[in-house]
Amino acid sequence: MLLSNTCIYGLRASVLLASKLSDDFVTIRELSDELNISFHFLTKVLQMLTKSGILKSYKGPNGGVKLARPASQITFMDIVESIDGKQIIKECALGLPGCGELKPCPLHDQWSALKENILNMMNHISLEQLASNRASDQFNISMHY
Amino acid sequence: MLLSNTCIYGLRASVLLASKLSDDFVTIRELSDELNISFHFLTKVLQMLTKSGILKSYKGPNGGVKLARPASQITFMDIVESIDGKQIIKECALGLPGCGELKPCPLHDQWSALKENILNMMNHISLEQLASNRASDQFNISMHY
DNA sequence: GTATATTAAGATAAAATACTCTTTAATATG
DNA sequence: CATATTAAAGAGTATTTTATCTTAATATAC
Ligand code: FES
Ligand code: FES
Repeated sequence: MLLSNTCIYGLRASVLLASKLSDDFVTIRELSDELNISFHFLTKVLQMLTKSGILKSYKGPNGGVKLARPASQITFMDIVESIDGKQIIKECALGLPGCGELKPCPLHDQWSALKENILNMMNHISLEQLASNRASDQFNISMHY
Repeated sequence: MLLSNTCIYGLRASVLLASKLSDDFVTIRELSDELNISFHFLTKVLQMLTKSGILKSYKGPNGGVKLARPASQITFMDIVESIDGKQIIKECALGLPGCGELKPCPLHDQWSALKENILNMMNHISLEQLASNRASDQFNISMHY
């Protein structure tokens, strides 16, 4: 599994937020219901995104969370980085320290090429694109089947 | 992190075994020393590989473990599968059930292309190749720097 | 100001993963 | 047969990840 559960929840919630039409705050309860994720846990996850400036939050009635920037300006990588950390994709496939810096491992050539592609994908795909994929109605984002 | 620690230990030990010249059994102690992995833990990991038929083991003096088949006939994927399970690379990037079967998630198109490449690499690279990379002496496999 | 809605924060619990220690079984050697 | 060597198996511990529960803080509406 490339991404942690926590990170996946953050991504799913962000895509869902990006696909909302209005600019109102959305309650975490609404997100957790729609995504079928525990409300309390999702709250924790979204707190991370709020702290890292990807989301804005507002307390009280009509409060909730919303994207802090336009969905076109938030990348998949932004979210992965702020939850799973920067090095998730920089690591050696065999878990050795400092991939590529000193002696690379026997898998380095093959793995770093693949990593480059993954990195590239994460850096270039935005929440807007993901949301519009979703909107094409053949795509799913919740666990409701 | 794509692979579990356990799986990484299994891979490192297997590459090391593949790079041994003689066909004698190698003690797990020797492997754990060379790889700088806890002996007891490595024992557990290699038990999995023995059970799944990738390694042969032998108890008693001059005992140890060795590859059950020629290194050219053991793929990276063989080891990943027997430790981390088959579905590690078949999963949806957003953790949804049945990637691609029913409704794919918004990331499916991009992710499944990358997955295909990872799968391909794992299926085609053999322990022999990894061991010969290692033997070229610019490559590392242990944590000793 | 009081009640209500909502996120934030903290404390705890459960589950999964990683690691260690001890005992048992198999084999070899003398 | 007695002893030493080695992997297998089992039990136990530690750490991390995932999840839940409770309380606090902040904002709105009346
Ligand atoms: S050193 Fe192992 S993948 Fe780079
Ligand atoms: S359904 Fe999500 S990656 Fe395939």
